[in-house]
Amino acid sequence: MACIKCSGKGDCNGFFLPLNDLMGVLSGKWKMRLILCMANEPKHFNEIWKCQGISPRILSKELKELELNSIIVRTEIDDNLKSVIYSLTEPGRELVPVIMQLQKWGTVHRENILSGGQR
Amino acid sequence: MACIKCSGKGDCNGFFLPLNDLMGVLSGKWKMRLILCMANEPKHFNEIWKCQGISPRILSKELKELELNSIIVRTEIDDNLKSVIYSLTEPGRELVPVIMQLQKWGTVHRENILSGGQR
DNA sequence: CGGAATCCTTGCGGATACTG
DNA sequence: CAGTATCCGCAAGGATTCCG
Repeated sequence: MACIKCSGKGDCNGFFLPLNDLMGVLSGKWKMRLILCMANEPKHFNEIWKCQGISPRILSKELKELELNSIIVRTEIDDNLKSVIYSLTEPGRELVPVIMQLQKWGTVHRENILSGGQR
Repeated sequence: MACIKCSGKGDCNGFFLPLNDLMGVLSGKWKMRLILCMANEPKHFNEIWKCQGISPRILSKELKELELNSIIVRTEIDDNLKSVIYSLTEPGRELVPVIMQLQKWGTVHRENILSGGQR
């Protein structure tokens, strides 16, 4: 609990490093959505794409980043017609309940809260 | 559980709206850190500033946004010398355990995972 | 179907200096 | 101490077109 109690020597950075990492993994506008989207079942590229209103370039990029960080796995289904499936890894699956808690926070607080806010 | 099961009509957006809201609240590089930083006790502007390596302009902006969304409260302490204290609201406090779970995920998975990644 | 290539914009985040 | 004022660069995100 380093920095939570720190009164400011400027060196509580180590405490936040894991959080930084996590934020790197979940960076961008779509990653959490994508993870939730695959929570129950693997999905095809096109399935995700149609569902989310995301441009193919971005979707491709985000998926690749998630794959690099071992959150998802890309599997080519080889039956003449080109087909790819994305599914969560174990670390990815562990992220699901947390993200759903965040989402739940949104459902509980947002209407009351944003009333005084932007967007 | 709309979109988790959706196979792509393009209309699972409503399901993600609370998550969007949450992401708005926590947007930016520093908000989660700031929330954790105030988790145990209220903090002065300068306390946070010295501790985090953030520029005063950004810190001011982020704090203002958090305040707008009722995550924190700004209190002026009026005793001749100018002093301000930031503390979490109830909705803000509810965010703490979730953020700490995210951080925990980071501590558990990051070393093994980023080894194949960037940054 | 599952992307890659190209181009373009905006706004976020940072550095620095100044102020009541 | 607790901020504002300016200025700036870069990269994230998007639109669109093309490809095997």
